[in-house]
This record gives sequence, structure tokens and C-alpha cells, in this order.
Amino acid sequence: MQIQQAKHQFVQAWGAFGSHWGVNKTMAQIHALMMISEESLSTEEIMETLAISRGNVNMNVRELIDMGLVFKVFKQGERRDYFIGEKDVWKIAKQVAKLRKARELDPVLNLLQEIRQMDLPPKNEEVKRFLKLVDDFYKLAVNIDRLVEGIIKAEESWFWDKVLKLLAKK
Amino acid sequence: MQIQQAKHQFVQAWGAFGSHWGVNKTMAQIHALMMISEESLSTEEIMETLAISRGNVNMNVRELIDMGLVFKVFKQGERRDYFIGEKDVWKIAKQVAKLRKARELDPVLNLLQEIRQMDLPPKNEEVKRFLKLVDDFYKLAVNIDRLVEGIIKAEESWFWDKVLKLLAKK
DNA sequence: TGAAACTTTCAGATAGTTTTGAAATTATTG
DNA sequence: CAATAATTTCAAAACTATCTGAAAGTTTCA
Repeated sequence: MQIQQAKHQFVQAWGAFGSHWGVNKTMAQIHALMMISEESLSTEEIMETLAISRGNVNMNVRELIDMGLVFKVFKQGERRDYFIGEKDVWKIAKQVAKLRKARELDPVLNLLQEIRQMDLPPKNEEVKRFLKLVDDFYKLAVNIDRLVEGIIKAEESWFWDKVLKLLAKK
Repeated sequence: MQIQQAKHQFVQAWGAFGSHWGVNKTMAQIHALMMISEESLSTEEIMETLAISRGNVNMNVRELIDMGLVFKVFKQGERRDYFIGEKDVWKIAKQVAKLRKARELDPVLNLLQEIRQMDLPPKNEEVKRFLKLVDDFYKLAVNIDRLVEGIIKAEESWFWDKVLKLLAKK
């Protein structure tokens, strides 16, 4: 197997995974390409490598920049923009955790909190059961929130060391 | 606010969240409805409550059953099928974690493992850097895998007690 | 300043997903 | 067995997301 084939496979697979992660295929492919490219890349180079349009590259690169996973690079004496991908896997993971928390968890916390604070008479069995479910979900969501916050703030080796030791102990 | 309104809001919001979780709106709505319904529901009742077609209910309920979040119930003297939702939030969470791990994490582990085992000559800087990235991702994925496995197996109170205490200590 | 180089936008095209609803199938009852 | 009730299937329609490519906008430089 040659390195170029291996990289190609990585990029293609990452694109396919994207669909299961709520990320569009092209964005996942661009991100994969940026992670494995030591050098910064121009729009043209991304277009060619992935066989996609200029508009598509522009849109997705911009979003990756907004996500903090890709950065603009200015090259001395060059007119066009170049982009470089974050290479630190732990930083990438924390960033993704942060973004997914904001998209997937925070809105749920808000909804549950809102319902908990409703005044719902009469206090019959139906109401009690509903509020119990909402409350259970809320407590779970708060715990997950704290765990994710912990991960985002943690130092990698410390975190895994402690957590995996803890889970093993059981 | 009345209980029926509150339940309606819960179902609608859950449906909207679905889109951000890689779950289609209808399935998320049906699941929400099943979680908050004490009684088992028939296809007809779900159709009416959510204003959706028979085929849609059938498909999504079947999938929820496959996911282990909803169960078929046979009613004495009744010809039609009834369905009841799992109500235990921790069980639901573990089930979802299991499903998402299978969909989102396991394929990545396989890819990374596969690439790690490739023979990629020559061992130049480019190859080394690529394999380093793959290796970093692999180690991270293995750690996440262990964490998720730990969660799936853990007893709820024990798990949160320990983990949150750990994160607080830092 | 103005022409070239490059980036951004966005309307329409394409591709992908979800839903419907009627027909086919299966199960139950008298 | 035949009638009835319910479930399942699936092709077509509706809807949604994504991508293209040309036009508009911006920046650079002589």
C-alpha cells in the first residue's frame, strides 16, 4: 500500500463517517484532508484533490474556520488564501465536544428546565409522572453536561488516566 | 399551563431536536410520545396524535422496537397491536449510547486499526506524520470506547458519583 | 485608477431523505 | 373457508440538504 492511497482512503472514509456524525460529507472530507496535509492548502488545491466546486470549498472551509478546526494562513508574496488544519487530536476532540454539546445538549437542558419551572395543576398522577420523567432527564442532562465540561477543560493524560482507572476499579 | 400543552410542547421540541441528533423528526416525536404515555398506544392513536400516516408510524415504531426503546404489547381480547415506551431514563440513555457507539465510533476504530496495520514504505517524514495522526486518533477512539463501555455497564448513581467527584477534584 | 487575481454569494440544479397512501400481505374470527 | 381487521410494503410525491457555477464583490498591484 502506498501512502497516497492510504491518505485517499482516510479522506474518503472520513467523508462517509461524516454522514453518521451530522456533518456533511464534503466538510468531513475537507477536514480529513486538512488534518493529514502538513502544508497549507489553497482553495484550488482542495477543489482539485476532492473534485468539488469552488463555492463548495469556500462554504465548507469557512464553516471549519468558524468551528476552530482550520485556520487561514497568509503566505508571503502570495495573493491567494491558504488554509491549514489543526493537527492536535486532543484539541480537535475537545473542540468537537464543545460544538456538539452546544448543538445537541444545551437546547435539551433549556427545554427541560423550562418545563420543570412550569406551574402544572392539578398535581394528579399524570402530572407527577410527567414531571418525574422531565426531572430524570434533566438530572441526566446536567450530569452529561458536567462530564463534557470536565473533558473540555481537562488535560488529556490526566483525564484518561483517572477515568479509565476509575472504570476498571468497579 | 395545562398538562396537555406541556406534553405537546415536549413532543414537538423532541422532534425538532431529532434533526440535530441524526434521528428523523417523526421517530423522535413518536419516541417522546411513548416516553410520556403511561398507557400503551395503538398505531391509530399515534397517527392521530401526531397527524402522520400509517406507513410512517409503522416504519418508525418498528425501528424504535429494533432499537430497544419501545416494546410491543398484546392486549387481551384486542386484535390490534399496542406499543409501550421504555420509561427508565438511565436505560434509555445507555441504549442510545450503545447504538451511537456502534454507528459513530466502531467504524472509525476499524478504519484506524486497518490503516495502522498497513505496511507503508518508505518510512519518510510524510509517512511517519500520517501514521502518527492515525495513531493519535486510534488511541483517543479506544479511550472513548472504554469510557462508553464503562457507562453502558455502570450503575447510574455509582457512575455519576465517582466521575463527578473525580472531575471536581482537579 | 483600472485590470487582473482572487473570494464570496446565491439562484437554480441535483441528490438524498422522509412521508404518504393505496395495494399486497398476514392474522383473526365466525 | 371466507370475511374482516390489521399490518406491512413500496413506488411515487413532497420535502430537505447539498452542490454547482456564473455573477458580483473585493483586494492587490502596476
